Amino acid sequence: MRSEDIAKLAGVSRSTVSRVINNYPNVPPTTRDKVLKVIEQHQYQPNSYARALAGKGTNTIGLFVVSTAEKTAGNRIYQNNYFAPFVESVVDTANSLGYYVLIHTLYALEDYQKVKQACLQKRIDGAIMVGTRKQVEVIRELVSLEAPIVLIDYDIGEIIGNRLDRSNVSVINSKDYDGAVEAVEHLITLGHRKIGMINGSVNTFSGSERYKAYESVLQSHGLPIEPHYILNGEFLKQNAYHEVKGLLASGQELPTAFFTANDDMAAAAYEAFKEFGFSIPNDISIVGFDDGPIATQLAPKLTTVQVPIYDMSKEAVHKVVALCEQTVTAFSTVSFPAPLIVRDSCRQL
Amino acid sequence: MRSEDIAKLAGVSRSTVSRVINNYPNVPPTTRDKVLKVIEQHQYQPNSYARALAGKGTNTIGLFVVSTAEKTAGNRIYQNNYFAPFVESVVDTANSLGYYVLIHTLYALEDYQKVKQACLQKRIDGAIMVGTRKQVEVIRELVSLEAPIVLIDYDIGEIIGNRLDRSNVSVINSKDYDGAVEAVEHLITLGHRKIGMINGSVNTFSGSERYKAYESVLQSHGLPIEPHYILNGEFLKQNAYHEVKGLLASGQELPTAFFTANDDMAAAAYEAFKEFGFSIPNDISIVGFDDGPIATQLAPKLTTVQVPIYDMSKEAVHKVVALCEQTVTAFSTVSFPAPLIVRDSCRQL
DNA sequence: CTGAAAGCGCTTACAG
DNA sequence: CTGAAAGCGCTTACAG
Repeated sequence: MRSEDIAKLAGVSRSTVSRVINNYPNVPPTTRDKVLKVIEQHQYQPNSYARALAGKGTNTIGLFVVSTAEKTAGNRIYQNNYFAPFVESVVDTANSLGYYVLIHTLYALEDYQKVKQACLQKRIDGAIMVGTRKQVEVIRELVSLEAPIVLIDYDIGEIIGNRLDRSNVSVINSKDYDGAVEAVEHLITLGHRKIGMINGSVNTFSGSERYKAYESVLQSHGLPIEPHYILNGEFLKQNAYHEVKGLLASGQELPTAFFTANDDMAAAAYEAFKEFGFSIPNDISIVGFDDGPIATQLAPKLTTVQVPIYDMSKEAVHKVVALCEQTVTAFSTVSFPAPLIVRDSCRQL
Repeated sequence: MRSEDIAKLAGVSRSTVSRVINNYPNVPPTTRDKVLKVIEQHQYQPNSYARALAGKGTNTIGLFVVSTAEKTAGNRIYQNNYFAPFVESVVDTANSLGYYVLIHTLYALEDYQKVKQACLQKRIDGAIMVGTRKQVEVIRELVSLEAPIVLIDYDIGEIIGNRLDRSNVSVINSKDYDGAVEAVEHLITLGHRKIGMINGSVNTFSGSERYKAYESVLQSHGLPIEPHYILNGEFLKQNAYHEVKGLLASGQELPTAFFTANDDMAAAAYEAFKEFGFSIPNDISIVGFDDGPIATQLAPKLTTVQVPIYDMSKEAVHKVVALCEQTVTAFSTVSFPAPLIVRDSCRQL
């Protein structure tokens, strides 16, 4: 069923059919109704490709999620609990705005070509990227495509410093630095002096912010930064688990608390410590980051910094759509607060 | 940059450019290389819409995930831990096969129109649907569209009984009945006689299979089915939590074990029982279903039936793609085994 | 208010 | 081996 067929059945021309579909004002109600009826009857839907080709947008945005893990490994992106709410929220918001979403997972550096490809092939009107590593060159290339692109969790300083603050880009972050400061201060307030950290990926914006905050709070309190207190988890559960196990097995002196760069690694730490016979928070205090569903599923419930994923992803969608529809035509950036949620995983010393 | 431009730069016609792009055999290597070089230089990518319009497929499949929850509620689909691995796995598999995936979440009955729309608008070559409720009419309508469609978790009997086993459809399931039988038998072997169930959605295929198996095993062992032992969780954590709390508060006699229709509800049961001062598995044994990441995160680790989500979603993608590319042209169905994974949440009475 | 026609950027018989 | 041309199904000035 093509518009031509509808036109014939309704006794009008394709032009008129197109006009009613696109809600042009210059169609008298009777004509409109006549056409609409035929469309309804035959469940006609205009071919999206033809529309796109003829100049209408595609009404689809791309969602590119950068994996923290290798593709080959069993540990894929879904191991990051932020993946699900993120995707879900982006899809919902986009759908409610009349947009479809094309989703892609990025593992290796060369996968960024996929983003470029999707833009160049005009499959999408704009893109949202989450979890990008510090890779200005890649970003520069993408930005130069002129397609609307919103980056979630990316260093604004780097964007601006490299003159990448073009009118087709937007950056959405959470205030991870502040949240991390609050978390570590909380531990100090509870009397902790020996505070370790299970690190995320420092080549990630949020990862480095979280670490910098940790470092800075310790320093500002005159507390030493013990290298063996800093575990390299790379945001991955397995890594965190093995690192904690390793520390435990080494017999080295332990900190009394750990600030963990995400909830997943906190969960892994729970596991490792429990297997070692430690009880939380009696023998070790733990603070997470993300406040994903797992935070309240853990026993004891995890004290953690809340990243407002829903707000962020919603904002991201609204932003790309605005950019696509030319409602917004300037570089913009938003940073959402990331408050500490105190629960039961830390004790007063 | 259009194929015309490439053609000019390479000193050939659009036809030839198209031939090299589509890997036609009748292009001599020298011509091919010449064209390829220009394409490379200019990072040319053929407009996907024009290609699609001209007869090539769109190379994108639709992934429609039916939510267990209402859209308005805070409890959205991502609360189901199967969402993430599912989406992730479908996306990965599709991508590796050169397909893009359009993702959509379905909340209400009218959202099924979206599936139809996407097909009718030719946005997708085929669709995968997960979590569909028992709704033959909807399925019938979708199937009649002639677009390739693979249903995950749907009653094959219903499909066949309604002559919906058309050549454009395929059904992928896991053997939930067998898995559930194994789970309940395991409890009985451990000496349990008073076995409750936290039910999923019975209007879902897997939900009803899991329940039927429970019922049938109890009956076959001559054990009574106590109505107040059967809690209505609808696959949702909150519901399960409240149901358990309610049972606990009612002061009624408790079963010694619960078979739970998914891991999420098992986690909720853990929470409710723990808050009541119960210890697992000492005071109550619990078996889950899914074997999602949460199963091993819970303490004690959850004994649960494993649903091979990866295998299922991979198979689903391969199937739609085969259907799209006409490699397969007959109704087909696959059921994956769902074995019981024994861990630490059940005790010998 | 409405139709004929050009154009969007490809692919693919067809002819040579 | 290769080009000219028709066609895919729309939209949108343009003319009336």
